[in-house]
Amino acid sequence: MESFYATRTDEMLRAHGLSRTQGRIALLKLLASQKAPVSSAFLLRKLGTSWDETTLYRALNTFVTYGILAQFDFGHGHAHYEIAHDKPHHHHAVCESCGHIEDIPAHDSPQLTASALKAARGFKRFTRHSLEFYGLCTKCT
Amino acid sequence: MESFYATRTDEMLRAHGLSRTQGRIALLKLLASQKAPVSSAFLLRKLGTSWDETTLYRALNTFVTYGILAQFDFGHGHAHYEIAHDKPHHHHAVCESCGHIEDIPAHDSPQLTASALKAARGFKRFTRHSLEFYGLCTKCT
DNA sequence: GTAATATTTGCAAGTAACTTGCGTTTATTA
DNA sequence: TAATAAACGCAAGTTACTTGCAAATATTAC
Ligand SMILES: [Mn+2]
Ligand SMILES: [Mn+2]
Ligand SMILES: [Zn+2]
Ligand SMILES: [Zn+2]
Repeated sequence: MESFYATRTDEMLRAHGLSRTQGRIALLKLLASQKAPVSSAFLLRKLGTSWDETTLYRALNTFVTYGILAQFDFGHGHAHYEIAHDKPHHHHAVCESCGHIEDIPAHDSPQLTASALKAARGFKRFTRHSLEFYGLCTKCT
Repeated sequence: MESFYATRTDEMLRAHGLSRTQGRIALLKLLASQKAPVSSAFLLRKLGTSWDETTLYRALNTFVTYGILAQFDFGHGHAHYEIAHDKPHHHHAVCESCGHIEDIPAHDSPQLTASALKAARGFKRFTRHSLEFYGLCTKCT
């Protein structure tokens, strides 16, 4: 019987008609096991030296395009990625000293977007938003 | 009598003991006249060809370090900058088609940060947050 | 105002994070 | 199982930004 991650990752690829290669499946499994967004350098380290950097970037970009992954920028000079497929909307906390990142379940009231929309003259609706909190984590305080 | 921008920009530099060079003053005046964050390419274009790219980046970095400027990333592959000195906290709306950026006066309740902090296990306080709304502007709809 | 000192600037070279081209391999479809 | 389409791996390229260092400019001390 297949593992939880195996079936889920398989489904992510199948849902968009993407080839289910060994590499892509391993990458999605690794991403699915993370608690917060990770960098391409982290992924490359975990996947092992056999992995090619270009292939990784190409897979990540494809997955972002199809909405399987979400991509974030926390001002570290490189992107972070996390599974978006079937994951509820949420925000992030980022430590400005050690770079530690934590998921925060979304506590948005619909008012948050509504009142922003009222204030934004040139916009009639928003499709998404991103909210990041910065500070020092307990280890770095 | 000096203009509004001239005295304000002068004060920004003076407050941090930074040299008030012609270039820096021109840069801050230009930034002070913008309604939303702008890219380094935009600044370079507006300042004219006489300006050196390295000097611009160095000035921008210095100003960000001292809190005179705030730096943002909207996923365009380059940073955006705006005056932070004496400017109240606010958020941004970004058009995913044309890149148009708009300031949104902050409508945060203190609860926004409070409830995020409660949910973030590894953090005792946040020093700042950034909230961006993405969608299509009225021109692009 | 002028000289001494500290800061900033401009140019050339360098770096990090990606991207592109193209021939080979692997997966999907018939 | 063969034909077709997609993904991979390597080398080379691009972009946004950084660093080193000598020359120019600004600040401070007299
Ligand atoms: Mn997350
Ligand atoms: Mn702004
Ligand atoms: Zn930390
Ligand atoms: Zn637009």
